[in-house]
Amino acid sequence: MTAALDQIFSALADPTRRQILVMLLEDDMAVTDVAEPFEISLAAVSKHLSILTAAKLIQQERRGRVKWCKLDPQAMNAAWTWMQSLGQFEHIDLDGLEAYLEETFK
Amino acid sequence: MTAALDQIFSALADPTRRQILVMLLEDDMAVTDVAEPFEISLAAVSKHLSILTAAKLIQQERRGRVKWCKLDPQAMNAAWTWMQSLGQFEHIDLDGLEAYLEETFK
DNA sequence: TTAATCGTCAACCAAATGGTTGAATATTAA
DNA sequence: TTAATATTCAACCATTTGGTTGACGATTAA
Repeated sequence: MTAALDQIFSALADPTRRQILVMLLEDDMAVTDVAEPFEISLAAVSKHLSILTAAKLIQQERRGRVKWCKLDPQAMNAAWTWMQSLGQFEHIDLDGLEAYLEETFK
Repeated sequence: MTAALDQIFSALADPTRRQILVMLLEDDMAVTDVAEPFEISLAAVSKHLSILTAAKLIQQERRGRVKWCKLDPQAMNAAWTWMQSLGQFEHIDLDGLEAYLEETFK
């Protein structure tokens, strides 16, 4: 869990990678097309896409010589939930939180 | 906006810093007390707290020789909103959250 | 078959990150 | 006043990160 959060948050910490995710919101894209608006090299974009894939924020599928990139926003659930818990449960003691989780989801 | 998201997400990308935030859910703490459960040096924890402060995830206030650290979860709104815009999160990962909290406080 | 396209790999580089230690600064207690 | 406590600073180190370039394998088009 902790390692997954590490990967997700650090993947999201880079503005190029966040912009890629926003681009993929509209449609699936080939690696070359993802790279087009950026001024960095194709290899650099390819590395960014690997990082996003490792964090499971996108999925990549090769069809022919084209590798398609697809947004997988569900993978953000863990991070989103973690963040939400810090806001929602502020000033509630841990026992209360755990009791709440136990009661509601078990 | 982008720079603020950079700061917030990269602050959250470190497990020590996330654990500190969870600790501060319970109560405000002095720097020395924040550092106590960790095996790294006090100076290292002090740096982590500076990063959290720069990202506005915590506030630090000096009273006498003690510097109190207070969670400021509202600062996560920007990141939280950004993530929410990328997808709908109907499947909240509460089991994962619970596992994380148990691991953190066992 | 040959040439172009798609994408990754490998080696390299500069800068950032997370850690250390020892000294320094404030503040409080004896 | 002196000593202890709380925290940061400065210099340093190893590793990671985000970038480059050129070569390479795979696939499609001419």
